[in-house]
Amino acid sequence: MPYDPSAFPPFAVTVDLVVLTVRQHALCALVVRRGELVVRRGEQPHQGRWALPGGFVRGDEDLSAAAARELTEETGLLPHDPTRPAPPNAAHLEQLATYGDPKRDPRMRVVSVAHLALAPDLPAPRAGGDAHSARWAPVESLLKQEDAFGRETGHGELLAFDHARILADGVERARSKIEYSSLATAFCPREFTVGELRRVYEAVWGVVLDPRNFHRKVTGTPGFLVPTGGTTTRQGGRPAQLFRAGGATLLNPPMLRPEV
Amino acid sequence: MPYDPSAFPPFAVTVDLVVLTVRQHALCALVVRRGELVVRRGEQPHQGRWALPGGFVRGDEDLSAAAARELTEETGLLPHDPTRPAPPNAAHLEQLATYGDPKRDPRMRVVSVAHLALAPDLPAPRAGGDAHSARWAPVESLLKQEDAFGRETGHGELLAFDHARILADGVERARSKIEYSSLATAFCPREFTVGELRRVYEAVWGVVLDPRNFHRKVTGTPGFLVPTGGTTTRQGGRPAQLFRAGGATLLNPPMLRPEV
DNA sequence: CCTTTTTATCGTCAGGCAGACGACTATGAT
DNA sequence: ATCATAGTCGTCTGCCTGACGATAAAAAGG
Repeated sequence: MPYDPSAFPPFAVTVDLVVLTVRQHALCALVVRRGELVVRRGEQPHQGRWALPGGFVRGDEDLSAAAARELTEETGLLPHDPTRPAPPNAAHLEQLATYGDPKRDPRMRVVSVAHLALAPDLPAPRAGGDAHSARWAPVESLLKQEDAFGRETGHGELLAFDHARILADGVERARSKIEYSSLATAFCPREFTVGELRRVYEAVWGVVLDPRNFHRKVTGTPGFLVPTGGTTTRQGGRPAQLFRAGGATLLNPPMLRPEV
Repeated sequence: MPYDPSAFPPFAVTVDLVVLTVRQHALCALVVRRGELVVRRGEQPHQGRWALPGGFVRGDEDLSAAAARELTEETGLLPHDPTRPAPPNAAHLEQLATYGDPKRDPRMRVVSVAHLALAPDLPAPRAGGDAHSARWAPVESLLKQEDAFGRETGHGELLAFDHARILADGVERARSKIEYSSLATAFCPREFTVGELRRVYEAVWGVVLDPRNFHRKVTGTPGFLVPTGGTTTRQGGRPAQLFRAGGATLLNPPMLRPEV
């Protein structure tokens, strides 16, 4: 096919972010309120609804750069190259999937490249860009509002556009990836205890794990955890050893998620 | 941000396909020769190079529909919903990842949503669309031409654009997915033997597996294989039982890929 | 100060599964 | 008839996991 600008339709390309963290034993996602200002002019669909943070990819910007920029704008977090020492505000960032249903945005043809970010618990979400407010919401309450057929079941606020689907895909990715990789440490601060890591698994999977078997598994997997020497008692009870994430990224054999 | 068509740059969106099959004990990918016609007009980059099949997404077309259309145009294969009985020319099709480096196409800003297709061995590739010729090439020879830093090492033809990277990602996805899913059956015809399935694993992973342990594993995993009652001797030696793919999609516990 | 509660950590034991490998079976080829 | 080739069934051993007892070290409550 010869090069002809009229031979293909123009698209807008955006990045949307599924930013997950664990707060108070619950897996939470960052959601922002869709701009109220323009709502009054009636130009913005899904007015006042909660949505995943995101925005347009700039003309000279790679997709991962756009996702990193949005992440920093919304949270102050920096994406983290796992091969180098982690900065204080490190988060894991990876591409998730791309959503391009012709009707997903009523205004125009938009293709959204969704990314998944995993972050430790943060002080408070910071609104940025065109988001007027932002908050952490438990994914359970965000997702239980649709049944298996995508119909609303009326339990509360529904995410805008196809963001519920994107969030569900991101959560499923996180749930499966912590099985066979050391990614669960991305939810922890730089130094953490075995118990804190276990509570991450419990929150993400929504299960209860045996502390003794979990301790044996994670401390026995080479390269997963590196002891820092320190201890802490911030969880109450007997002081626990502090660890840092080791260099290993793939867990073999994997952590086993308990059966339903 | 109010709706303003000038507020975002226009992109072209394409789908590229990593179509994999197993032929003669080797994992092969479908590659097409980039249109020779326009080469003479000098408008086409990467003239005469081999590339992954693909094309523009149409204005009213979903991404998966565009990928399915390209797949059918190039191979005659039909994408296959695993919940329904397989048509004769069934192939597995899933989204792989999206590539949007601003410089990946020198002509313009193109974002490509790559898809992965797995197909049984076919008679002969059929050229379609703007591809003047097509062939199956062993992925080993397509990929060994770049070292770890993406530099050419001069062993032969190099794929156009960033297609070597896309192919490598697709191959890695296939290699890991046959571990924990029944996807390896997508490389087999509708009826196949345990030995044929084992040769799929051996070709995709590039290893040799113990026939006895493999047989025990796949026949002992509920829902993986369903015996059809027939037998075949097309591989020589003792006749082997014929099976069809069962309903199970996730293998638990997974097939274990031998260590390097 | 002593007891209770909480969390962390070490040990033991039985069952399941995978790797190594022996043995036997049923075809076609020579 | 013998051989080569592939398929199928068993056995054994070691490793890992799940279940769960026991001990350790702190905070909280009396």
